[in-house]
Amino acid sequence: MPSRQPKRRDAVQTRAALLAAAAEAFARHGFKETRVREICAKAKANLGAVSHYFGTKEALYREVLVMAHRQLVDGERVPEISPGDDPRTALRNWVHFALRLFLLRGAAHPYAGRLFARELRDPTAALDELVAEVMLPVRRSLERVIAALLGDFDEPGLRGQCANFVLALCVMHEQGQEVLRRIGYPAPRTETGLIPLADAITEFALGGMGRIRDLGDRPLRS
Amino acid sequence: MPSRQPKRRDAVQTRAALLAAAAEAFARHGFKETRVREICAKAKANLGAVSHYFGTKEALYREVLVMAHRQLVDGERVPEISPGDDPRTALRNWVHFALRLFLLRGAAHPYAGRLFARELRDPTAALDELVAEVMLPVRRSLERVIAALLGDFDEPGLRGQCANFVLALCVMHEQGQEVLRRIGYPAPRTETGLIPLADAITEFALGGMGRIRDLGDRPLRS
DNA sequence: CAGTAAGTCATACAATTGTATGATATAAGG
DNA sequence: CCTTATATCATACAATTGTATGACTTACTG
Repeated sequence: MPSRQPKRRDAVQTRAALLAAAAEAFARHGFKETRVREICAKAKANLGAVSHYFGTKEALYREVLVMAHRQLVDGERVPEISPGDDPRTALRNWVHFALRLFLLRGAAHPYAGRLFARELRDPTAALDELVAEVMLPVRRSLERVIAALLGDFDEPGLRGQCANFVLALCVMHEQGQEVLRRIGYPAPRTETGLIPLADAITEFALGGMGRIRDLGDRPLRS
Repeated sequence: MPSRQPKRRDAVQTRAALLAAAAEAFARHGFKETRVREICAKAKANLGAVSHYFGTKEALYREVLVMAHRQLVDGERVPEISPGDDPRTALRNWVHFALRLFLLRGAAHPYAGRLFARELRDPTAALDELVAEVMLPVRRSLERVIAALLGDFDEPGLRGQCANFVLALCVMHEQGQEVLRRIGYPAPRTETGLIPLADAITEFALGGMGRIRDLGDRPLRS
């Protein structure tokens, strides 16, 4: 027999429901604009539940980010490039990974990408930790791909700038969704709809880095 | 003699002070996070002033956007390409214009770019009008440059997608400022600091569009 | 100089929202 | 069965914030 019968509704269950409801709400509206009352209602919990289980709204938010991070790291493998791989394919994989993270609700991490994107555009106190724990590692994997693409012209400053550019191309389709939709470029919401966009971004970025490489030692910053 | 002596402090002066203070505050914190009390304090006006002069906070916000729009259109010329111009130079001009708008405080329009960028990342009810009045015209001028660059391969869908990409490269340096600063890429804040970034973006974009053009009829979307 | 229109001010008010608390119900242990 | 721990609940409270108002002051007008 189980060592302990659950009560009418167990604490762990309520906690989990609160975390899930909070993740969705925070991803949708951001930290400030999310109401504790909304979270509790969605979780079918009492208003005092957040106080009881997490202390404050901010502590709950931090737990949500931790949960999202965990779901992401053991739910999906950040694409890595191995010696001998075609760097162009590796770039395509990375772009596809980033777009899927930002635009789709992965089964293992339904709101991780949206949460991180929101933190990126509207930072809270949790940003610093998030940068170190999540964003930098993912970025490093992109930088390794770029280093391979730049070849002999690889150099930390240039590599980082190219990484910024590639990231910009990916993240804009999350950040600018509302505007893009209004001018006729709705963000894809399905796995197959993602592919042409990922391909286009990849080719654009390949061309961009190719040109920067071709410009070679002719210094970019005059 | 003037038809009317100003009172202790004239109404138009108070109105203007409110508008200026509101523009700065809205650009810094966004609509929701800006407090009417903060605006009035900065403008050295009474708390009731917003009610009195504009009715509601939202009406004040709309007036701020209108003012920013006006300041922008008759304070700065959106770069246009003329037949015979080098499209690469035209692209560089456009990128430089966009970066200056987003990152610098123009004398004629101190907060226009920041306000529009904020509306872009965090839309309010005013977004639709703003898209039609400001964003679309500026975007059209970029599209004309891109059309020239794509040459025979120009086609509305492709042109629009390339415009999105170029815009992404420019706008990310406003949207992602906090994160970029933390990872060692602080946004330039001076006219001269802007130039290398504008050049890099331009070359990257030229390479990207060049490759897309070279891929030619080989369809991008498989 | 009296009267009037208007700008400014202190203040109030209702709504929203995060947080806290005391009571009640439920289940486990002896 | 009785005690104890705890999950849940209704409710309260203080702080914040947008909006509104009535009184006071100032300056123009006849």
